[in-house]
Amino acid sequence: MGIKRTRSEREPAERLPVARVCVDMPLAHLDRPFDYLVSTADDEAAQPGVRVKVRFAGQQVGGFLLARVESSDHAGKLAYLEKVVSPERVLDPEIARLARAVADRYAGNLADVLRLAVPPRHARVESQAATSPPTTPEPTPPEAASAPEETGPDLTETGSAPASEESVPAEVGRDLSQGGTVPPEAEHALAQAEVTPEAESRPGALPADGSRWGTSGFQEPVAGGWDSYAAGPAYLRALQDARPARAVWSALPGEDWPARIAEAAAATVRAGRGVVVVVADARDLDRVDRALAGVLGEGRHVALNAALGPSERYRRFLAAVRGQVPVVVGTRAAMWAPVPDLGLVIIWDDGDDLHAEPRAPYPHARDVLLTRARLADCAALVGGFARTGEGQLLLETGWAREIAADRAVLRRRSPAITPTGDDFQLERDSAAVVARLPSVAWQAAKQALQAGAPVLVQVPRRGYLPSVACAECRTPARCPHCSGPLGLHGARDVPVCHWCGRGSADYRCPNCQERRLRASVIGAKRTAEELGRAFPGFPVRTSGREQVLTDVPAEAAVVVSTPGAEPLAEGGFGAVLLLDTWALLSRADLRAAEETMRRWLNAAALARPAPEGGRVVVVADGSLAPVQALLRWDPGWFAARELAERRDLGFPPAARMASVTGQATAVAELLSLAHLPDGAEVLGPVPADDEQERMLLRVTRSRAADLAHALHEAAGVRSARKAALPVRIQVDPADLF
DNA sequence: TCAATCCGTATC
DNA sequence: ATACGGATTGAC
Repeated sequence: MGIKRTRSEREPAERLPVARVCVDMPLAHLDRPFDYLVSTADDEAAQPGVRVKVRFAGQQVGGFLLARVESSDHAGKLAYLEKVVSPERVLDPEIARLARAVADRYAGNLADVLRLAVPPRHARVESQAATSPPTTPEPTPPEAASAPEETGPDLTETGSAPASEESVPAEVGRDLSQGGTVPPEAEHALAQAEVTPEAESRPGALPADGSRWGTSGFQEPVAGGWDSYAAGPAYLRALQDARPARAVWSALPGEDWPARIAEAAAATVRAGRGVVVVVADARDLDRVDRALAGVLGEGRHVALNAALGPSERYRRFLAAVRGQVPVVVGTRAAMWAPVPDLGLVIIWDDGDDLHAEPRAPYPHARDVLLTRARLADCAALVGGFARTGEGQLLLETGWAREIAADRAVLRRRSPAITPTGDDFQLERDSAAVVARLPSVAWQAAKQALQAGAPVLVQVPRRGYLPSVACAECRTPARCPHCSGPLGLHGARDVPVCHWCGRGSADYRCPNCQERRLRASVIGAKRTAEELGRAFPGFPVRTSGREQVLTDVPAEAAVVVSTPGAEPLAEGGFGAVLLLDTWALLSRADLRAAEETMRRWLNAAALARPAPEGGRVVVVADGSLAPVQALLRWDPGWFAARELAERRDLGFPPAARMASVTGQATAVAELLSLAHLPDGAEVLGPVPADDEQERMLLRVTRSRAADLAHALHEAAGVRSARKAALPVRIQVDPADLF
């Protein structure tokens, strides 16, 4: 009764009649594959990775076909796939595995991750760009050995493959009974202490000095600019030999890092393998894009940018997923880009907060790429002028090796860097006083300008969190119980912890015993006019959020910039001034010091080397650790120190933390449902925005997967109950203040 | 004893 | 959201 005649004629496909589907339904308790029958009509198109429509709980919903299998464990009747949206296999098997691992790590749903990983379909583009690459058609590169036609190992020929296990596709779901390919407790790369075979650094074989300059035309094709680094040539050799070499790279000041990235990519492509490069913003992307074009030639890479329209974005994505380009570079979302036979992942400036995805489950590009490298057993390169605590951990666990220059090379390439306190009251020159510039800074700038060189002035952005620091030594005040940051919530007398909510009435600075606290300064933006008055006759330009300068000519000019918006100067800046540093250093954020260091190094790296007159002046006390690290240009030392401190305090990445945010009752419900791993610390609650509250959870790194699993399970119970109040779960939240 | 209705739960 | 199953209720 009630059978629709049109449907009744469908018959299941002869071979692998069952499709395992991830339905686009981001509810925690539905985070598993569902099985559907494939009709004979859909048999050919229904390949792993295609978009499908299915009937799910009476509704028509989208989904991705994860795998074709012989039979289902489902006890009830299977429905048919409603239709295959398009035969385009937009979900690469490698990405499907990655997405599952990322969802697990971040206590999120596969459906949510796939929304991030696969761009929306654009039907018109699909038919237009039938087979040609996006730019110049050059389908068969001369050197690249990898076959571009097929990206995945499985089910290329569902219908015609011999009846053997060979044709059984990779299992992508988390169905444990099926022995999924992703171990459910797979820990993130950062936790793995395992040392993989990688580039042997043979110091004896390396040029001991900077002789590269004289031999540029005749040097080995491999090393390029990498021979300035002790392990550089060995690393490139490893890439060219398709070995899974993993490195944390501290770039030299003034380094043309996009060129180095392009060289690393080219070496990998020469080995016949693909490369994914992720940078923080559009400007960095442009630079790498150009460098890659120069090294690889036309049509060998695509740039994925958030600013692209949906059709162009999909067009370029299609080129990648179809295996037409071996190299993809882009901002955050490019971390999901499929390339044939991945050989290398690169992230530049991994401390930039733009690398943190703001949509659930809030994955970080560095972690996604490192997970990707682990799953694909390929090479990885984490590069920057600065080094994060996470980067340092990769080195200390032996998961990655360091690529850094010898001190001698560093000395030749570094600008002269000097600290200066607030000494401007001693200065008699009224111009310096007007600009509130310490005299050393003013003089450095003046000299550079008179020599016809541009000067960069970095000033912090406004708007940091109201928190407190020691009134005497300005050490940020931390909670004696949990080491969270103290703040003053309205009531001015008792500082309260931002994490555990406990008041610390009898707080004493651990550094100097001082009892008094002061509010951390809100970074007030120095106006360009002020500086203009200090340097009459020289043009003053600004670069900031609203309007970002890309580059400036090698002419005398003052460039005022907020961190991250600094333009490149042709030939380098004659002087770089780092101002208002207290606002950065005394921020409450866990990463305040690291972030300050990163901003300083990124700006200082734009100065000319000292032999060419380049100077950097940082307006801060020379005894502070970040200042010390800057003076010596030693991001490694600083990161090691930072990581050690975080170990002591129980902060990420030394420990794993998660936050649970929502209305108090909802948060309490979730936590009551969660079977937290042994030894889990529960901190809070603390008030959050919108009448909500936030709890923090902390476990050792070895329990990290258990914590994520427990939170996801608990969220599953809530969503099965149709709990109305939403709760946000963040693993390693970006804003751990 | 049976049908109409309600409620909880799974969603293939 | 919707669809289904089991429990519940009320009328014969």
